[in-house]
Amino acid sequence: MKKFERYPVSLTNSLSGKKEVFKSINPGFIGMYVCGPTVYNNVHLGNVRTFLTFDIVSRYFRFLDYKVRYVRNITDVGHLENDADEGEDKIAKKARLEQLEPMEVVKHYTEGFHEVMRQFNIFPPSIEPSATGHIVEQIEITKNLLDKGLAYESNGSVYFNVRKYNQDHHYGILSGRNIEELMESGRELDNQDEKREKIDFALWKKASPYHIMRWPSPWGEGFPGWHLECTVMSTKYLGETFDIHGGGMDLKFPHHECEIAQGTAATGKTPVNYWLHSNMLTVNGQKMSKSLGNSFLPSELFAGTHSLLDRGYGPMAVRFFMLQSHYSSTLDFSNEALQAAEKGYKKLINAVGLIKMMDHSGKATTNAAVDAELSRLVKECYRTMSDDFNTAKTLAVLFEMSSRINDIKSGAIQLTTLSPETFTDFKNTFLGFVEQVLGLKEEQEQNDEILIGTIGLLIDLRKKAKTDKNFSLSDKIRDDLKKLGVQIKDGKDGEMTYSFD
RNA sequence: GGUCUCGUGGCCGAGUGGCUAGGCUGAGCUCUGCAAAAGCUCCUACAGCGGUUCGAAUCCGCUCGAGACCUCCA
Repeated sequence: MKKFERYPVSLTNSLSGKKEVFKSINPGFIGMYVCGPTVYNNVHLGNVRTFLTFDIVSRYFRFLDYKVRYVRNITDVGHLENDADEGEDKIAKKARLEQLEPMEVVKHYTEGFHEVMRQFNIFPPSIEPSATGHIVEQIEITKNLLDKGLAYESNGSVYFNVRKYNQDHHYGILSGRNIEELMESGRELDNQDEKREKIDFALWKKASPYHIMRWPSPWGEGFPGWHLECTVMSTKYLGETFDIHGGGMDLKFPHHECEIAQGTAATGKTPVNYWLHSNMLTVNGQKMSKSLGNSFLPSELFAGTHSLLDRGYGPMAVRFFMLQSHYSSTLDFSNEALQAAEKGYKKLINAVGLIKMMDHSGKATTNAAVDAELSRLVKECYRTMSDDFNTAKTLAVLFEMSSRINDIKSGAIQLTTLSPETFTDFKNTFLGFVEQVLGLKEEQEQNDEILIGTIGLLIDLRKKAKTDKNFSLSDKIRDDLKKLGVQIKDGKDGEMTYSFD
């Protein structure tokens, strides 16, 4: 029996607004698409939260023995700046401002994005396609929609006819909007607008003479519209109907709504079975966003250079911080919360170090109550994660487990009272959930032989000093090392361990 | 204005009809030469008002407050 059969996953499907039991199209396989970053600027912490959410999702599915194909795109063209720019896209605008080739901008920020993902221990997706690599497919789907009469050409641009689509389908199925209200609210059409209705959206945009990112098409030189790339790349790599589509809440409308419309119109099939949306990271209760000017760059966070921060925090502490809340809730970002998270993270990771050094001798006089309790905790990890990827609850269980690990270390629980099977299961589950599922690891792995040797030597000297009751020397070694960021921990029987702050 | 979400103890944050979330902070104790680490104990909350129910933080209604989307945004 596969793990995913034993611990079926429930998730909140934005399409129904309800928690549903997840069932993949092909048993044992999952296709997941997530809207990636627009690489015209540095990613900020809010962006990181979303990618972290889906990192957890893919990690957990894999942990449950699913084979996951995770596609996350790079948007390197196509998101329109605004209408005042006559449809100039973000990459092109940035390129002109910096006197760079568009692809130079793209390359630069893509590298930066990847670096940030590495720092947060967020796994790369299986496929990371880029919009510019799929221009041909985007033109094809536009032709397809024109042939079906669900799109129209206007002055070298092509728009999706929302009203027409809505005759046979439901535009607004995801965001709960109705088309009539959308027609009434919002911006008016101005007379030089090419759209027939203001809710229509661009599939292909004609390039103005100064627009530097452009491709030939049946409608003249231009570039693809806002939402098309995701439809094209998701269906190309995952099929016309696939399991999961993820992204930030703020993409729900119009982006994902348009994807559903385009995809459904083009293939006649429902593109996605489960939509997952992660909520926003907030600062003082307000959404962290570039346009509001309250965004934090990961580098500012690590270095502690942001004005709202007292000091820097490591990426793993931040990762832990984000995992303490559920992905569907907003999470408020503050100095105090970060400090608390850092301490909690250290406590947890300390237990990881401890249990790694523990082994069961194989001999046991089992205490049924203790044994059952540890088995319960093992199951609880799966149960909480399978309940809509509840990382907050899972962390609570892992903290209970770490208490038990400390009990074993202090002797409050004797390893011999546990059956070897229970202990092995407990150890593997604890380590598996902390490291593989939640992706938490020691902040910096110390592989420096000289450093480790030196600390070992100092510990030996301190032990000697203590045996000689030379406490001033033993305290000096401990305190001076502490100042350097090495924490000595005295155990029973004069044993000493250490950790890096 | 329209649509929607949320309001939990000193702080951060799960939960969602009856049973201790958890982390951080604070206080006390155990261990220790002293600390640190670890353990134990204590601090019992669900915006307000009304309703449903044997029973509600959890369901319903209203009020107040905060936020998101409706324009690019993870």
